[in-house]
Amino acid sequence: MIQARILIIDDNVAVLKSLHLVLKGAFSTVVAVSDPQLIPALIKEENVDVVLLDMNFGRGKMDGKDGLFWLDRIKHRSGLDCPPAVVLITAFGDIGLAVDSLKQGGDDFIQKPWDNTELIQKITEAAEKRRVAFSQPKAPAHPKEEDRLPHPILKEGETGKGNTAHLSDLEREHIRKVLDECGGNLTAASKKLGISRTTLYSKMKRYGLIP
Amino acid sequence: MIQARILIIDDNVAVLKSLHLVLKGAFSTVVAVSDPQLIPALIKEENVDVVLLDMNFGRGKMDGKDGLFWLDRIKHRSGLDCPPAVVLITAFGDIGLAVDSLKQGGDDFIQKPWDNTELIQKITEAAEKRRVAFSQPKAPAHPKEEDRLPHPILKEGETGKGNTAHLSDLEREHIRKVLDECGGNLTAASKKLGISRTTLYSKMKRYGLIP
DNA sequence: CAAAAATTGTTCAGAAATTGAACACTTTTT
DNA sequence: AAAAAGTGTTCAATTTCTGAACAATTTTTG
Repeated sequence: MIQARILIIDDNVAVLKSLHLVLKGAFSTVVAVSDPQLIPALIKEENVDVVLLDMNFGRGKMDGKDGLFWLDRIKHRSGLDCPPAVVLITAFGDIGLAVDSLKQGGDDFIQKPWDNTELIQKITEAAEKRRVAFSQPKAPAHPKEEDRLPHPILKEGETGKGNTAHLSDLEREHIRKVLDECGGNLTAASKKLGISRTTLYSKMKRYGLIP
Repeated sequence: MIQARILIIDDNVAVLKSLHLVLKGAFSTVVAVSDPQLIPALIKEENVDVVLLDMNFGRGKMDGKDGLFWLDRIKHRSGLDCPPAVVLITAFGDIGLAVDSLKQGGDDFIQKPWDNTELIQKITEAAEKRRVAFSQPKAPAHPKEEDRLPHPILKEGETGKGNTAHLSDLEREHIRKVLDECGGNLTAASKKLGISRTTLYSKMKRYGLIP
């Protein structure tokens, strides 16, 4: 059991629960919250070592802006002398997003579906890094106040869908990204994607990407 | 013309020339070398601002170890007080490689095929970052608004126009990754990918992934 | 503003890819 | 050593991809 205080932020309750289950077996204090708005208060009051932060919150937006926003809040606008380490987690392999995250102060980056061993290792490293950076002695004395997992709307039937790395998922995400890059220009996007415009169109229909 | 000394390292001469052609139009000094062994001597003698470093040297190896090796040489074992900024460049979106690169001191990460505007911008940023970090006298003089460092957050319409990977490239890379994860087990890999084993097999043939 | 150029939404038929099933082997587990 | 799982391959039905075409927008440009 590693002495560290972890805060998990993910609006998908199934994923949140899954992450919590994994981490509470490895770290002394693990708090899981689905509402990122609570981040500032929590890190101010709980001396969090590591925040595990999902990059994509609701509304179907998958561009990671939310994650970068909250990363900035934690790292640069928290008012803390020792802001927590932040490990970001996201569903699809957007390399630009990963690079931007780290350049803006993120400490590590994990993709779904995650490997539990790797997850624990990366969070441990992040906690250690923070301790070294701020020369903290050892575990913060705070008594255990653990398992404050608020189960707002927990549906057992919902399995963690985030663990799918199907080719079609990758395809859909990439198409969505390229469409965005092209400002919605199908002709340009199809060229970038290396497929015909007709095919792009039918894929968009299939994936529900028609605006 | 931006005052900065750029060193390009790429063993693919065609790519090297292409990069050189693009950058020499934007930076005052651009040196292109195909042999990474020359890196230590060059950065010692030439006061290089930015090294643009390919991650994959020869031998068909695509794991980026060479890039990380030379990154370490430049950043931690050069004996310089002010090591150059390092921008890494690689063929396909291995997010783990990108993350490792930045965690080990890389300043930015670019994928092929690159977008020239983005390339120049990122190298400019890296040069700027190095100047700021080491308080060098040479004031960069900011010729244009476009060359300024972007605001950390909320750079709205700017993020990555260069992520132009064809769908088939993405597919091939993902298949390769999943195959690796599955230890070469086609049946398992096909399930993870969400395609039939037959299809996976034919794709492997098409992409030259048959071991 | 209006002409020119580009893009869109759609259809069509041929080419190409995907699929599950089947089968004889080979490899791995138990 | 038997049982289970995986491999390489083929086959025919189904689905998807493709370039071409075309009228109706929308965007660019002079």
